[in-house]
Parts: sequence; C-alpha cells; structure tokens
Amino acid sequence: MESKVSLNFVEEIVEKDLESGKHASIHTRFPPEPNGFLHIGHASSLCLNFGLKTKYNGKCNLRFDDTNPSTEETRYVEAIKKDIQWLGFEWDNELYTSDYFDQLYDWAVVLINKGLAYVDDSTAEEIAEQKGTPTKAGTGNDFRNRSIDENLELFKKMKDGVFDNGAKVLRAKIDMAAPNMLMRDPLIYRIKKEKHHRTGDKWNIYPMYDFAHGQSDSIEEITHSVCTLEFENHRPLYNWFIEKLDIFPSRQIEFARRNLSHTVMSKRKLLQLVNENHVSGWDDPRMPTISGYRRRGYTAASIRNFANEIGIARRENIIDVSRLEFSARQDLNKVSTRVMAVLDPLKLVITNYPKGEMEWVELENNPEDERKTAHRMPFSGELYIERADFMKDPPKKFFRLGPDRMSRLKAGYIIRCDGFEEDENGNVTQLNCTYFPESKSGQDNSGLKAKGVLHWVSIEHAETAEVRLYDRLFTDENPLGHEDKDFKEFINPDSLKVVEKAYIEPFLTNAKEGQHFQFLRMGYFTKDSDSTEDNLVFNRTVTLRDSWAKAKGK
RNA sequence: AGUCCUGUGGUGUAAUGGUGAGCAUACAAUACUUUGAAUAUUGUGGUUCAGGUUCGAGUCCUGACAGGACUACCA
Repeated sequence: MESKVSLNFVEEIVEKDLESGKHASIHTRFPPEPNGFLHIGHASSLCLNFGLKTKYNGKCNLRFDDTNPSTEETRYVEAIKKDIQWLGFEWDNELYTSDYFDQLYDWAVVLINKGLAYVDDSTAEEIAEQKGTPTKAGTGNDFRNRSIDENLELFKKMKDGVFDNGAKVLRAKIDMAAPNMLMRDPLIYRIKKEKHHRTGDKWNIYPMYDFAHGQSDSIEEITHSVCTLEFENHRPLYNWFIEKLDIFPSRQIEFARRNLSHTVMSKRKLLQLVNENHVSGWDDPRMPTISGYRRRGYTAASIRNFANEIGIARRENIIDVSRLEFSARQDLNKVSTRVMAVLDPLKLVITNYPKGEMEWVELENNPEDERKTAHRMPFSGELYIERADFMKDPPKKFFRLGPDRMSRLKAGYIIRCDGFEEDENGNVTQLNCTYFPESKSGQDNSGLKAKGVLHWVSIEHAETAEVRLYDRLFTDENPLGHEDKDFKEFINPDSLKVVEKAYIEPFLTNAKEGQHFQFLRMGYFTKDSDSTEDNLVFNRTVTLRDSWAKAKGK
C-alpha cells in the first residue's frame, strides 16, 4: 500500500467524485487566451490540470479561449504551445473555443426561445447605469420585454452584420436585482466586426467569456474545470447556463493564483513592459514568462518542481522569488557542467613557473555525477583571477589571497601571494605569487593546506564572452501593492548588468544553447540566443548561494 | 454599504473533531569540503481576536477584526 500523502483540495474533490461514481474518469483542460505569453503562474495551472490527468489516468485538453478577436493572435498560439511542450506536458486534444461558435450561436437561440435572452439596444453607458452598483439593485429596461420572435429576428440580423459595433447586444434574462452583479442580465453576445485569427470574417458577433467558457467545458465533457479565484463570482452564472441549456454539468473549481514577489504577473502588465521597452520582449530573461525563464537558463524540471512544491490553495499569497531560485539551483546543481570564467579580472603572475610553459589540468565536469567525467583546461604562469579574491589587508575570516596568504587554484596548485603591484590610485594591477609544484590537484603530497579555492583562467589561452547578470525586475516585493503609485515606478534600474568582456576557458567556446553550466563559484549560466560566431553571450540564470557575501554584509 | 471568498512560523503549504500543530523554504549554528557551493546534523519561529458547542477545537457555531473578488460590449 502506498502511504497516505496529503492531497490538495482539488484532488480531494476529484477522489470523492471518482469514489462516489459521479465520474468514471476525469477530464481537465488548460484554457489560455492567446493574447500573450504564458507566465510562471500558468505553470501552476498546467501542473495542476496535467497533474490530475496523469495521477488519475484521465485526459487534459489544450483549449485556446479565443472569443475576442481584438487581442488574439496566432503567434501567441504558437508560443503557448511551444512553452507547454517544453515544460513537458502532452495534451489530448488541441481545441479552440472558436470551433464552437456555431453551437454557441444555436444555444443562444435556445435561450431566446425559452424567453431567457433578449436583444438590448442600449448603449454601454446605459447598460452600466441600469446595472446598479454592488449595494444598489439594478433596474430593467423595456428591451427586456421584447417578444421572442422579435429577439430571434434581431439576433439573426446581428449575426448577419446588419448592425454596427455596439448597436445591440444579446443578454441573458436573469435578475436585475441579484446581489451578484454578474447575474444582472449579463451580456452574452456583442457585435464585433473584426477579423478573427481563425474564423476570419465569418462572424460579426462573438460570445462573451461567460457564454463560451462553461459551454466549451460541457462540449468537451470536462469534469473538473479549474480556474482562478477571480472567476468565483462567475460560478452561479456558469451553472445557470448549464441548467437552462441542459448540457453536460462540468464543475468549476477555483484556486488562488500564485503570485511571485518582485514581479508582476498579469498579461496586461507584462504586455505593457514589452510595448514600452522596459524589457527586450516577452522572452527577456528578466520576465516571469516561461520563455523568459527558459532563455535565462531555468530548466523545465525546476519550474515544475517549484509549482509542485508551492502547491495550491484558496488563500491569497505572495511567494518569495527566492523559492523559485532554490528550485533552479537544486536542479541545476545536478545537471550543470562545471567550468571556469573570470568576470572581473586581476592578473596573477606565478614567478617560479617556467617562462613560456603551459600544461593541461583536469577539471571535473560535475561532482554530483557518478560518472566522474572531466575536461582539460590550460594552465600557465600568467592567469586571471577574480578581483574580489584578493585583499590588500584582509580580515582574518577572509580565506582567499592577501599578502603572504595561500590559496588553491581549483584543479591546479596551491600558491602563495608574495606581493602585489598597484597604480598611482592604489588600484591593484598585478599579483606576484609562487606555486608549489608538489601540490597539484589529485597528486598533492605537499602537506600544505589552503582554505580558499579560487577559479582562474590562463591569460594566453582564455577566450572572451559577453556575460549578462540579472537581478529582480522590480525593487519592491509587490509592485502592484501601492494604491498611489504605478508599478513601473518600482522597476529596478540595475536589473541587467552587462560584463562586456569576461574571460572564459576555451572549453566553453563549444557551448550550445540549452546547455547549463556552473561558472565555478559564480553561479549558473547558459548560452543566450543573441550569441554569434564571434560574440558569445552567456546569461546568468542564478547565483550560487553565497554565505560569505551574507556574513560580509553584516 | 450588499453578496461571496479567505485568515496556520518571515514565506508557501499540511493536519478531513483525537499524539507534543507536520513538511519545505528562509534565517542561525556546527560538521564536512580541492566550489565560502553541494551534503549532513541541530536550532529559532506559527493557529487573527472574543465568546460558544464538546471529554477534547487550527478544525464545528456566533460575533468582531483583517485581506480579497464583484459596479469591462476583457478573459
């Protein structure tokens, strides 16, 4: 027997429905509107819907909710499909709400025939006015009492393009005094003479979300229709249509959308960042989009793990972005090839190393990997090390180089710093060191000990690359949480730092896009798509944990 | 103000009236370490409040308080 693991509240509902025999099997769906790219919040929905499919041996459709031709584009459809596949999910059917436009039209006619829908000639303003407020009941108008025949005729004319945009709408006839404002005769069809990305010019009218989503669920016999909390108030309407139309009773279940700290998640806001060039595009490595994270170097597994770890519930939340970074490190640690690169170089000369000589040393590819493979890197008497790895006057707790201090060059030798040179401004320009030949990595019988271990590259053999270092896009944990301030005021001016000329070991010139590297002691990196033949570009996915930096900051 | 929803360590999430409120992360410390990484061990820290029901309440009831959704021809 498997041990009882706790279920999330959706799984509980599913298990109950399966046990009671309400459903023999389950069917979920992932229903994005193709008006933008998928973001990390969608990953939770994806993991939930496809996770249910897998766990309970059911099915999950991909359905594009394309009922608003003004905002939807085929390029978004393609981007969304690519992201879902990259994350590792397989849908059973690729469907479109627009496939159901004929059926939806017929159902609207059914409602009219039942006296449950009417054509309203009022303007948008009049309708809003008559709708009342949350605390004040709405009032009806005379159009509410149109005859069935007249409604039928007018609705057909709406479809046939007789009327202009905004001239008329079709509304469900429910209750203008309902406490739930969505039940105050909601609009179900509007005239929109626009070209649709799939149906072209066929339609002059398009169904509203409420008259399309639930019905699409029914058509596909979706058993559990999971959506976010903002649709909670729509559920009575969702159920009203099912009842009046007497169609397959899909059940809507809401959960709280996952919010990440230091970013924004709504597609509208993300589109704004793209359009106003605050970022380079939907796949800018600073964006919380799936494509942004992919380009930045996150693995699909790390995103899935993150989504599964944070779980789902019905309460509001802001998940600290460090949680996502943890997931990234956890997976990257297992799959990244270790290499050396110096981002802020300081020249180091080994005075007792044979002039003009070099040798190859071995650097293990990944200490976590049982196979224990390695690659070779060139070592010589003139190296670059990281500027931060030397201090003229180091504190006791500093493990790295300083006058008369020893450190190990990773995969190489232990060295001692004998002295340094500086310019007239006191900037250190060169370190002069001696090395201990018998201390070579793997065959060390020097008896020497060095606490610090430094990464390095051989100056003569190093190649160069551009390195992009990313920080959070917003300085505020919750950029949307300030009533008096626009979220863009919190954009982090230092979210991208470019190192034009970093020195990399030659092995890295063979890097391929999609490969993951750990630049030893510097973090995880991946090759960016901006790379060209003679200009390699690397993105830093995430830094390593750095307890020294933390201790130093105190 | 009306209807609906939600309050569990800093954060996220479990506990389905019954053990000392669990897990993860974050934070702190120690060990180990040829990455100040990883790993291992340990520690700090929580049920919004007030009543009520019950042998027993994080869980059920009532009220308060706090937060959120709803007044788009968007989804």
